[in-house]
Amino acid sequence: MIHPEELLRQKNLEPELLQEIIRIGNMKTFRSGETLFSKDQKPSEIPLVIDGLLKVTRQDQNVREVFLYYLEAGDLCAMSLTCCLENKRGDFKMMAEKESKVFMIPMTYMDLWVQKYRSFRKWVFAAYQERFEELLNTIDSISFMKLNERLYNYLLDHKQASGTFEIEKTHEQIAQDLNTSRVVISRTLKQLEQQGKIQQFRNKVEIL
Amino acid sequence: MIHPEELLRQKNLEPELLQEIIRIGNMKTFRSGETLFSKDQKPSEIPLVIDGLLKVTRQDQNVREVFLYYLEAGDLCAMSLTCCLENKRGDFKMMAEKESKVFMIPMTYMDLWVQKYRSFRKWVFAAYQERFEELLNTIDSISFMKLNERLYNYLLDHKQASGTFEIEKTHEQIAQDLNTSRVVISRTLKQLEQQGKIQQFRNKVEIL
DNA sequence: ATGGGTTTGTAACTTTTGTTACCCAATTCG
DNA sequence: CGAATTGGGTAACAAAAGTTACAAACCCAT
Repeated sequence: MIHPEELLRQKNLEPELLQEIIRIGNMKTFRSGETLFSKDQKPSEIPLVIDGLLKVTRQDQNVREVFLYYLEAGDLCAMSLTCCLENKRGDFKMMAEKESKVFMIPMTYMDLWVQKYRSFRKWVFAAYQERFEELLNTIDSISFMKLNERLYNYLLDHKQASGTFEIEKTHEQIAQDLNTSRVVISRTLKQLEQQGKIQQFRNKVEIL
Repeated sequence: MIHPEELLRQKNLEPELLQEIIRIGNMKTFRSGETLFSKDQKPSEIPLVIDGLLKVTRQDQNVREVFLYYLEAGDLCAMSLTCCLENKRGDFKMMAEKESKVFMIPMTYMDLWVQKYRSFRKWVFAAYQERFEELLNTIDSISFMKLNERLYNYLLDHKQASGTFEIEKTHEQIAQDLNTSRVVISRTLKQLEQQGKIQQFRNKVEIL
């Protein structure tokens, strides 16, 4: 587990800002599977990920959802930020993919810090940039790629974010993230297995 | 044609900021179809739309593209902003959908204005919020909707942005925006016509 | 070990979307 | 005017993804 001060130190923040963050931030721990925000909530605090992995998905009016991106240690959530600033309800869901430690920062400080600290401005804008890129990647993969490629990308993405080659998910869960059905995922995973790209186990997929 | 000062006045900007924008901004006019940025360019100026309509699309490595959103009068382009700030190449294309007047604002002023003017911060963050929402809508429609619905939405979107019920586009052009083929669009438009939602003409679709 | 829940495999079929090929109508231009 | 270009209609077929239905394998608790 990374110590928050150490993590933040890597961001090259002004010392006062660092102190303020640590003073103000409210450290919370979420267990794997726990939900931070769900659709239609108005977030009033901005999560800053210290350790673990958060998954952000988009939900439609029904039950369907699509995976958008992961937030890792050091990430600010740009979407909560915009939501807060505009005082709008969010249209996304955020949950802990692993056990995660998160600094919750009350909205009130955001505008202040953006104004006051150059490093914070940079950080916030970088967060936007990254999120944009990930949304665009999502759009790319949904609209340009076939399901087999998309699925493989999804697996690689998970590997990248979590740092393991083993993805402990059922076909059903994967199907939800990609907004398709279990049967389709089973079929497509079998293809990938035959191509030697992955190996399957119960509740687990291993990337080769 | 709206006078830029009038448009900007509606934003409730600080008077000094208003003056600065007008002093610094470089007014350019783009004819319908002209390209402002294309993929892999590093934008060094931020466009502020004064009049007209800009279309932003995502392109993949090949020729394919997907429509993302329109920028209308009063809009700042959030994507150019992030690109500039991070000094990255853009992965999107922006072109004038109608004849458009755009204030080009050199990047250098952005950080300054964000720091200095509360109204500008609000404006910038609102721009992000809107763009996020539109990207999410795009994701929704690609991943949750069938093509007929998606096409109809696309038409409504165009109506909304341009203010006319008549969309002067060929089937081929529509197909490009939705990343599909002309034949498919022809087929789907016929369905919509039979359902009484639209009426077709040569080079034109009318929304009923 | 047995029974019930969960996870995965697989077949058969449908729907949706993409592709190819060819036609005709409208428009443009020499 | 007539040829060439562009836009659109349609059929027939192929590929991709979604659906239904059922069986087998596995896991856990009694």
